[in-house]
Amino acid sequence: MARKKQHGPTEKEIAILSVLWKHGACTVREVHTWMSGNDDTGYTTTLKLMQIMHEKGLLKRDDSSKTHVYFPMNSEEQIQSQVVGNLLDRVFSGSTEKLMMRILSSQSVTPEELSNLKKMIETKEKESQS
Amino acid sequence: MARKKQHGPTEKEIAILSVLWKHGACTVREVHTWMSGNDDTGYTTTLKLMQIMHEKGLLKRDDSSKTHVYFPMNSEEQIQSQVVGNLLDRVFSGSTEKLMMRILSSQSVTPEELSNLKKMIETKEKESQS
DNA sequence: ATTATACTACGAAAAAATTCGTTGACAGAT
DNA sequence: ATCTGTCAACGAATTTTTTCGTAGTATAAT
Repeated sequence: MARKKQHGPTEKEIAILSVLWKHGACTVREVHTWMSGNDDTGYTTTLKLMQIMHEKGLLKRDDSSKTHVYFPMNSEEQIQSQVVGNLLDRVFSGSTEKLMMRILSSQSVTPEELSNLKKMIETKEKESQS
Repeated sequence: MARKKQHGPTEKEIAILSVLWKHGACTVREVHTWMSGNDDTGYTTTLKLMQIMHEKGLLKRDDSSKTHVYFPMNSEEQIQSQVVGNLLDRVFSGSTEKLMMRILSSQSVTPEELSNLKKMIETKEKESQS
């Protein structure tokens, strides 16, 4: 049942999407500024990437004024789901359980997060009973 | 506190590691055969990748006989943790909870998996109390 | 010993992703 | 009207990842 390989966003593309998710629609300058510090790529690099992402349909843009404003075509949720799905297939041979166990055992999780998570699970369990 | 970007294994490298995790130490021919079907790369491509992975220290190999036998340097757990950690930083701004919630809401999880997961969480909760 | 087969090594090409220099256009200030 | 700063566009270079052709060597079969 091998799922078709869908080439998700690249590394840098995700970095840009993250900025847009966090700050909403932005100009290239804004995105580039938000990324400075983590990242030392030049302005034109960011510009080029965003243009390519626009061509690919990853970003929409408003170019009614000279300074264009970009925003994501798909929601954060959609992209996150897609990326997680890829990871699942590629690294955990499709097993959601293995993935979740790995997260719990290797990443730090606060008691509060554990509690929220348990609630979420209980909710899902009730859902599936009906 | 930006974590240093550690370039994890590439896409193809993970594909090879997956085969080795699943089937144990393998020759290039074996890896290539296991991958056929999903993948239509030539034998020498697989060979080259595995040689590079060996140079990088991703794989060890036994070349005492003519046909070399390769196996992963690091455990499946280590690599999985590393890859998940990257994902966490890049796509979920470091929030384990967000990641877990996304998995639960977007991937299909069986009742049994839910139940196991709950047990795991309860175990962790007890651990953190002591 | 010749042939057939299976493998490694090597180098280079091709493809994909990232980077940036340069240009021309526009807008506001002097 | 000229100067100054900011921007998009474009093309090309660079880097990283993936691919494969070719050659040489060992082993086993004829």
